[in-house]
Amino acid sequence: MGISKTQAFSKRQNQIAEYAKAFSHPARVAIIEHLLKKQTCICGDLVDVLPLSQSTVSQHLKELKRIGLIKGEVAGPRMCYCIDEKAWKAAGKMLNDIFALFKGCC
Amino acid sequence: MGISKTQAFSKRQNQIAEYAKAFSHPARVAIIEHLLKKQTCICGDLVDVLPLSQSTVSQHLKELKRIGLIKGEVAGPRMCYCIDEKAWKAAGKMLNDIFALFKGCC
DNA sequence: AACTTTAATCGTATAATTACGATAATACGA
DNA sequence: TCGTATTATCGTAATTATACGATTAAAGTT
Repeated sequence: MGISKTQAFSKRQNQIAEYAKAFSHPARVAIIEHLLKKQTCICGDLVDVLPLSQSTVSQHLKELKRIGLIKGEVAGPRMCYCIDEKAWKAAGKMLNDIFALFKGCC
Repeated sequence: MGISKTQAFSKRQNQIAEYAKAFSHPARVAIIEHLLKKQTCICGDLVDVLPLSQSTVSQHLKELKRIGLIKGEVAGPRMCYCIDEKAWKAAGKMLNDIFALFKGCC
């Protein structure tokens, strides 16, 4: 999408942007919501639930894993995904802190 | 970025994704943080603070306005931007609700 | 009226995102 | 061992995102 001048911004600002990116696509929101509800699930479960192909679901999972919000562990031929507690809480705190800063407008 | 099957997801999921998109670029995080700190500012202030050109800053402002998180009103030749309280609180609640759903992992 | 200031928009180049089918890789079961 | 199930990866097409310079538009100033 054209070069993004990430190095010109603070680590914190980039980290917030990364976490926000996890939620910036409805499919990833759906994946996260499913994980929240079921605690854990495999890729195939998501393929059944989402209106997307298996490869596309796998791609979204890869992105969420890259961001760090979820983690996956092998379970035979399956892949068991779940939310990464530490990153989840860090993301929640970062975003919550921002929203708490609002002190009225003009 | 390739067609996004937004119509296949719920209104709520799409709304969350939209709000998250506002924070998904460090420049927009910086703009929001500046608005939170200064309450209100004009485009030129942001151009001074951010390591981006005027046209790029304007483009990010347009995106934030499209999402609804900020609003701008004309003040002579200037444009006075500030956070939209209603949308801000709605976004905060939506994201906070998600983060509160976490009940442990595998 | 001409000039300055300010910000939006246009045009464009580059790069990332989204999506899918096809294929490869892995582990388990028969 | 051979097949099945499951998921990751590859290759590719279409679309969106990011960034900038140049131009336009609008309002105020001299």
